[in-house]
Amino acid sequence: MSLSERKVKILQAIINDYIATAEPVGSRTIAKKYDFGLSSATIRNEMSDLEEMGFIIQPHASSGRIPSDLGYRLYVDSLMQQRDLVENEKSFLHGMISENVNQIEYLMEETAKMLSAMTNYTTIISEPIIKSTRLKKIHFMRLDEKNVMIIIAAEGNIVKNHMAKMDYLPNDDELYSISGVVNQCLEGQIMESIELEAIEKLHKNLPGYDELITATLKAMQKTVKSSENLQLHLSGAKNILAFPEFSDVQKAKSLIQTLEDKESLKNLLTANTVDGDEVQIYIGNESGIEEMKDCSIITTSYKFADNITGTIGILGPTRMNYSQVVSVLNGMVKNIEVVVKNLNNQNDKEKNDS
Amino acid sequence: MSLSERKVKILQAIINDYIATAEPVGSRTIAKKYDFGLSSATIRNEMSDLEEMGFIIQPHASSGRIPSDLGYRLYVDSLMQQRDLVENEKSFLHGMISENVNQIEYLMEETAKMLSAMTNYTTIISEPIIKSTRLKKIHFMRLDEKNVMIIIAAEGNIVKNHMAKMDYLPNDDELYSISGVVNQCLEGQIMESIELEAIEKLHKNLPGYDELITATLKAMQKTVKSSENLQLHLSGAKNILAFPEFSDVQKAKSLIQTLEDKESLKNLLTANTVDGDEVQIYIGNESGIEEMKDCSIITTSYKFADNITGTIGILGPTRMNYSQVVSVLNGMVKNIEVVVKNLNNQNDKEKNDS
DNA sequence: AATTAGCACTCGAGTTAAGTGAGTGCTAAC
DNA sequence: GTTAGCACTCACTTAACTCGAGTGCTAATT
Repeated sequence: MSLSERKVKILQAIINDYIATAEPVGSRTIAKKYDFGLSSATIRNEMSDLEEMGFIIQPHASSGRIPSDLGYRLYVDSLMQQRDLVENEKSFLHGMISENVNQIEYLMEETAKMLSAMTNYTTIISEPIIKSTRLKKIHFMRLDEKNVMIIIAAEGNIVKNHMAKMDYLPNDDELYSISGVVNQCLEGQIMESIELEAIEKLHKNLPGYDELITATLKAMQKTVKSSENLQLHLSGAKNILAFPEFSDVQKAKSLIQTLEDKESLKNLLTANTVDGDEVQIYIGNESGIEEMKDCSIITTSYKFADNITGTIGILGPTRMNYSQVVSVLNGMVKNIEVVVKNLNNQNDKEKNDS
Repeated sequence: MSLSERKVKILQAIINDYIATAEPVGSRTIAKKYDFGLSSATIRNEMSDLEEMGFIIQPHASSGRIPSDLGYRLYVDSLMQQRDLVENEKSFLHGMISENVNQIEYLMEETAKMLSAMTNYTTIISEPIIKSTRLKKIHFMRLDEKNVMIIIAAEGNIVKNHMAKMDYLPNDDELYSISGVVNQCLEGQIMESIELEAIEKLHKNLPGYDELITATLKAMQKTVKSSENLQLHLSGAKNILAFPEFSDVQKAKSLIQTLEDKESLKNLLTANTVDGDEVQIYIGNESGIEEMKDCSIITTSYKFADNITGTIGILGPTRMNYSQVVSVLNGMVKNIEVVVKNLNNQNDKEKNDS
């Protein structure tokens, strides 16, 4: 059986209607609402075919049809038309740029909130992962006789602190000159794989400071590790509960549990980053997470700097408004890049303000 | 009508039973389960009195009674017996110390998870608030021609970073000597209220660096501000949904919403810190949050260092196991203090390990 | 005077049965 | 190939009914 143009149109009508109403849609509804010039009986026959082909499903014998995962898949792959941002959304997004978000966590938190507000779905953002990025600078800050804070700046101006305890800690001036040597030896090294040569050089140039050197190398590793152990920002969990598909308490509970658990979400989000900057759509079971079989998640990655990227995901019921989410998501990614640029080069703007 | 000893015993029995079963408890149940040597009719009379006094409530005319907020209040204030940690809980808590949690956020996250696991309720932890604490040390880390990271260490070895953009930025060596002057002028100043005198001294000793000085002072303020804008760690939201009192979707949804909103929770948690280190219990409506009228929350504050404290809250249904939570919470607070001590003075231990 | 047994009564929860209506599949006619 | 017509299905709603846990009251008992 071939997928005639008429069938495709009917399928699209079914999906549109179901996205809007969340009710199984029947042949009569289609015949009346959409102007195909066909009777309900004909539509019925076509729907029967579409069901046989697996694009739609009948929840029970005497009800209308709902799209299957496969139906949605066809929809997002070839039926869905690109949709521009409406004025409302544009101004929403624009409003964000002006706010001075000067810490990554805040930026993430705000972005998540904004996306939930715009889409009415649930937003999940992973903080940027540092990968194969190079060391820019190290400082040592002496806190007391034993404790030193090792401050590590990576490319992209990502800065992380690590506390370390030493048996013996040099004074401030000495630490400063040590940091000079360390920087000279390690600058430009890839964080997670420091060349042996560099380490040897370090030991040679700083005899007697083995303890500090070890702590420093460990801190560099931890910087990468801790970003792998990535933080998720969740926002708008309540939104998804508002959809009728989750009025069943049991379902709602297990979904909340899955969201809270974070482990499986992480995998899903990080799977994306490999595939470049395209939007990824996981429909229903495609996510591979049992509890999310009635949900779809649309993900995309954003770039903070070279080798420093994170992922944004928007989670909704399978009948979510794919085209809206895709366009909002694309808009937001552009937006983040603008904000980051501003963050690193803000003085032009500040001059104009004053 | 006076609260005879017998009435108190019956009330206690009602509360115990209701905590265990979540079902309204009737006179016959009490007569059979507890050995008062009284018939159900007598208990019935007493229960009628207790209801009149406001300690118990009849959800509907022909059902058993459930404790009112007032009943729980009496219970926690005078009936509840202190309960020691059981072996299980002790080992649970002890397991935490050995894990090397070397960042505040992780410690909070882990603590929250652990408390949820131990109690089966929902845990809310606020990160420590820095208040009236003094500056310990400032570093400047030059990132490029325009960007500098201002690194601020407060007492208690809390360290925060702030990025700033300058029109002109001195080189590393110059920045180092500037930081020496800044430290000399500002060390020991209370973060949120720097003496004018100190600021003047700063300007006098560092002529021509007004831009950097302004940025530094701003960063100090932000350090305090950002901790006021406190982060909440939530864990075990799913737990509370598991209780039958939240099998109503509507209730569950609005509670999740309240938890996610965080604003009202913040107020509740911070209200506590004023009252010293006692455990606070808010029963039902006492929290002042409409959506939490069927919940109780038990809070206590923990100490990170002088003037650096945070709050832990455990949220459950009003019929939660108050005595368990109180003892677990107390144990955990002690535990955190041990971990923090270890964190600041760990080398003894590490020596033993190696 | 306090306690208890007995009994009528209440009311939520669960069960059953009938009715409703949206929707289908099939067949015969167009 | 399309459509009208019709029997059939099945979730959902409503109402009536039953069940039982629990109460409140009264009269008898201790």
